[in-house]
Amino acid sequence: MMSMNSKQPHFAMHPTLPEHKYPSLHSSSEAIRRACLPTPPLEAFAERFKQRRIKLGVTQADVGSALANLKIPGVGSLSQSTICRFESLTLSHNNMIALKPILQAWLEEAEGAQREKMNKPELFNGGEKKRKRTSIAAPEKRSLEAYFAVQPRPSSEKIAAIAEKLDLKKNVVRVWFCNQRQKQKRMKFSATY
DNA sequence: ATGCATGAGAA
DNA sequence: TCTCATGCATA
Repeated sequence: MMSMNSKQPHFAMHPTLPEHKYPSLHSSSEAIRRACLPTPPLEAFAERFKQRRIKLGVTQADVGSALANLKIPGVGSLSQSTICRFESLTLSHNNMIALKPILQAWLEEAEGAQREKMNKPELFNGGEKKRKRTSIAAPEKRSLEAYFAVQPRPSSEKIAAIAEKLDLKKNVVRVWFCNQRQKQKRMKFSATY
Protein backbone atom coordinates (compact mmCIF):
# COMPACT_ATOMS: atom_id res chain seq x y z
CA MET A 1 0.00 0.00 0.00
CA MET A 2 1.06 3.58 0.20
CA SER A 3 2.50 5.31 3.16
CA MET A 4 0.78 8.48 4.12
CA ASN A 5 3.37 9.31 6.67
CA SER A 6 5.85 11.69 5.23
CA LYS A 7 6.57 14.53 7.56
CA GLN A 8 10.24 14.03 8.10
CA PRO A 9 12.67 16.66 6.83
CA HIS A 10 15.39 14.23 7.84
CA PHE A 11 18.76 15.85 7.68
CA ALA A 12 20.86 12.77 7.38
CA MET A 13 23.40 13.29 10.07
CA HIS A 14 24.86 10.56 12.12
CA PRO A 15 23.83 10.98 15.74
CA THR A 16 26.87 9.13 16.94
CA LEU A 17 29.29 10.87 19.19
CA PRO A 18 32.61 9.23 20.00
CA GLU A 19 31.15 8.19 23.29
CA HIS A 20 33.15 10.53 25.42
CA LYS A 21 34.24 8.94 28.65
CA TYR A 22 32.58 11.38 30.88
CA PRO A 23 33.49 14.98 31.37
CA SER A 24 35.07 15.95 34.59
CA LEU A 25 35.26 19.47 33.28
CA HIS A 26 32.30 19.35 30.98
CA SER A 27 31.04 22.53 29.42
CA SER A 28 27.55 23.49 28.45
CA SER A 29 28.20 22.16 24.96
CA GLU A 30 25.68 19.45 25.68
CA ALA A 31 22.90 21.96 25.92
CA ILE A 32 24.07 23.63 22.76
CA ARG A 33 24.23 20.36 20.88
CA ARG A 34 20.76 19.46 22.03
CA ALA A 35 19.35 22.75 20.92
CA CYS A 36 20.95 22.60 17.49
CA LEU A 37 20.50 18.95 16.65
CA PRO A 38 18.37 18.82 13.48
CA THR A 39 16.35 15.64 13.72
CA PRO A 40 18.24 12.42 14.02
CA PRO A 41 16.25 9.42 12.75
CA LEU A 42 16.07 8.29 16.32
CA GLU A 43 12.93 10.31 16.85
CA ALA A 44 11.26 8.77 13.86
CA PHE A 45 12.12 5.30 15.04
CA ALA A 46 10.73 5.88 18.50
CA GLU A 47 7.46 7.08 17.09
CA ARG A 48 7.13 4.24 14.64
CA PHE A 49 8.07 1.79 17.33
CA LYS A 50 5.20 2.96 19.48
CA GLN A 51 2.70 2.77 16.67
CA ARG A 52 3.69 -0.73 15.68
CA ARG A 53 3.77 -1.85 19.29
CA ILE A 54 0.23 -0.66 19.78
CA LYS A 55 -0.82 -2.32 16.58
CA LEU A 56 0.45 -5.57 18.00
CA GLY A 57 -1.73 -4.97 21.02
CA VAL A 58 1.25 -5.05 23.33
CA THR A 59 1.79 -2.83 26.35
CA GLN A 60 5.00 -1.12 27.31
CA ALA A 61 5.34 -3.54 30.20
CA ASP A 62 4.86 -6.47 27.85
CA VAL A 63 7.69 -5.27 25.64
CA GLY A 64 9.94 -4.89 28.63
CA SER A 65 9.49 -8.42 29.86
CA ALA A 66 9.47 -9.90 26.37
CA LEU A 67 12.99 -8.68 25.77
CA ALA A 68 14.29 -11.45 27.98
CA ASN A 69 12.96 -13.97 25.48
CA LEU A 70 15.18 -12.58 22.78
CA LYS A 71 18.16 -14.19 24.43
CA ILE A 72 20.48 -11.44 23.35
CA PRO A 73 23.72 -11.68 25.33
CA GLY A 74 23.81 -9.04 28.00
CA VAL A 75 20.20 -8.04 27.50
CA GLY A 76 17.55 -8.93 29.96
CA SER A 77 14.13 -7.54 30.56
CA LEU A 78 13.36 -3.86 31.00
CA SER A 79 10.62 -2.06 32.88
CA GLN A 80 7.54 -0.30 31.61
CA SER A 81 9.25 2.92 32.66
CA THR A 82 12.15 2.46 30.35
CA ILE A 83 10.03 1.50 27.35
CA CYS A 84 7.83 4.48 27.99
CA ARG A 85 10.84 6.76 28.20
CA PHE A 86 12.27 5.37 25.02
CA GLU A 87 9.07 6.08 23.15
CA SER A 88 8.87 9.59 24.53
CA LEU A 89 12.58 10.27 24.02
CA THR A 90 13.08 11.03 27.67
CA LEU A 91 16.29 9.07 27.95
CA SER A 92 19.82 10.26 27.29
CA HIS A 93 20.96 10.22 23.69
CA ASN A 94 23.44 7.43 24.33
CA ASN A 95 20.82 5.39 26.11
CA MET A 96 18.48 5.78 23.14
CA ILE A 97 21.21 4.68 20.74
CA ALA A 98 21.95 1.60 22.81
CA LEU A 99 18.35 0.54 23.17
CA LYS A 100 17.28 1.09 19.59
CA PRO A 101 18.74 -2.08 18.04
CA ILE A 102 17.34 -4.16 20.86
CA LEU A 103 13.85 -2.82 20.53
CA GLN A 104 14.04 -3.05 16.79
CA ALA A 105 14.95 -6.70 17.06
CA TRP A 106 12.05 -7.35 19.37
CA LEU A 107 9.64 -5.55 17.08
CA GLU A 108 10.57 -7.61 14.07
CA GLU A 109 10.46 -10.76 16.11
CA ALA A 110 7.03 -9.92 17.48
CA GLU A 111 5.56 -8.99 14.14
CA GLY A 112 6.81 -12.21 12.66
CA ALA A 113 5.53 -14.40 15.45
CA GLN A 114 2.19 -12.68 15.63
CA ARG A 115 0.51 -14.69 12.92
CA GLU A 116 1.15 -17.98 14.60
CA LYS A 117 1.27 -17.12 18.20
CA MET A 118 -1.19 -16.45 20.94
CA ASN A 119 -0.68 -15.05 24.37
CA LYS A 120 1.00 -16.45 27.40
CA PRO A 121 -0.03 -14.36 30.32
CA GLU A 122 2.14 -14.73 33.34
CA LEU A 123 0.82 -13.59 36.62
CA PHE A 124 3.11 -13.65 39.54
CA ASN A 125 2.65 -13.04 43.18
CA GLY A 126 4.43 -13.24 46.42
CA GLY A 127 3.69 -9.72 47.57
CA GLU A 128 5.75 -8.00 50.22
CA LYS A 129 8.43 -5.39 50.52
CA LYS A 130 6.70 -2.25 49.32
CA ARG A 131 9.18 0.54 48.82
CA LYS A 132 7.97 3.92 49.85
CA ARG A 133 8.50 7.01 47.78
CA THR A 134 9.29 10.34 49.38
CA SER A 135 7.08 13.15 48.25
CA ILE A 136 8.60 16.61 48.22
CA ALA A 137 5.96 19.30 48.66
CA ALA A 138 5.53 22.07 46.12
CA PRO A 139 7.05 24.87 48.23
CA GLU A 140 10.15 22.83 48.87
CA LYS A 141 10.42 21.92 45.22
CA ARG A 142 10.30 25.54 44.25
CA SER A 143 13.11 26.29 46.64
CA LEU A 144 15.18 23.45 45.31
CA GLU A 145 14.66 24.67 41.77
CA ALA A 146 15.78 28.13 42.80
CA TYR A 147 18.93 26.74 44.36
CA PHE A 148 19.51 24.59 41.31
CA ALA A 149 19.28 27.60 39.03
CA VAL A 150 22.21 29.28 40.70
CA GLN A 151 24.19 26.18 41.64
CA PRO A 152 23.35 22.85 39.99
CA ARG A 153 26.17 21.15 41.82
CA PRO A 154 26.16 22.20 45.44
CA SER A 155 28.84 20.93 47.78
CA SER A 156 28.05 18.41 50.43
CA GLU A 157 27.96 21.21 52.99
CA LYS A 158 25.64 23.28 50.86
CA ILE A 159 23.34 20.31 50.44
CA ALA A 160 23.26 19.84 54.17
CA ALA A 161 22.37 23.49 54.65
CA ILE A 162 19.59 23.33 52.08
CA ALA A 163 18.28 20.15 53.62
CA GLU A 164 18.06 21.75 57.00
CA LYS A 165 16.34 24.88 55.73
CA LEU A 166 13.73 22.89 53.90
CA ASP A 167 13.46 20.29 56.61
CA LEU A 168 14.30 17.45 54.28
CA LYS A 169 16.74 14.61 54.69
CA LYS A 170 20.14 15.41 53.27
CA ASN A 171 20.07 12.34 51.09
CA VAL A 172 16.74 13.33 49.64
CA VAL A 173 18.19 16.67 48.63
CA ARG A 174 21.32 15.10 47.21
CA VAL A 175 19.35 12.66 45.09
CA TRP A 176 17.04 15.44 43.97
CA PHE A 177 20.00 17.37 42.56
CA CYS A 178 21.34 14.25 40.86
CA ASN A 179 18.01 13.59 39.22
CA GLN A 180 17.65 17.18 38.20
CA ARG A 181 21.00 17.12 36.43
CA GLN A 182 20.07 13.91 34.73
CA LYS A 183 16.84 15.39 33.45
CA GLN A 184 18.75 18.15 31.75
CA LYS A 185 20.50 15.54 29.67
CA ARG A 186 17.42 13.93 28.23
CA MET A 187 16.76 14.15 24.53
CA LYS A 188 13.51 15.90 25.16
CA PHE A 189 12.28 17.73 28.19
CA SER A 190 8.85 17.47 29.62
CA ALA A 191 8.57 21.10 28.58
CA THR A 192 5.32 21.37 30.46
CA TYR A 193 5.78 25.08 30.44
C1' DA B 1 3.79 9.30 32.53
C1' DT B 2 6.90 10.71 35.96
C1' DG B 3 9.03 11.33 40.82
C1' DC B 4 12.36 9.65 43.84
C1' DA B 5 15.68 5.87 44.39
C1' DT B 6 19.39 2.26 43.68
C1' DG B 7 23.70 0.44 42.36
C1' DA B 8 27.70 -0.14 39.30
C1' DG B 9 31.52 2.08 37.62
C1' DA B 10 34.51 6.23 36.82
C1' DA B 11 37.45 9.81 38.58
C1' DT C 1 31.39 11.73 45.27
C1' DC C 2 29.28 11.88 40.75
C1' DT C 3 27.22 10.01 36.47
C1' DC C 4 24.34 6.91 34.14
C1' DA C 5 21.01 3.36 33.17
C1' DT C 6 17.23 1.70 35.13
C1' DG C 7 13.06 0.67 38.03
C1' DC C 8 9.36 0.72 41.83
C1' DA C 9 5.71 3.32 43.27
C1' DT C 10 2.48 6.62 42.35
C1' DA C 11 -0.06 10.56 40.17
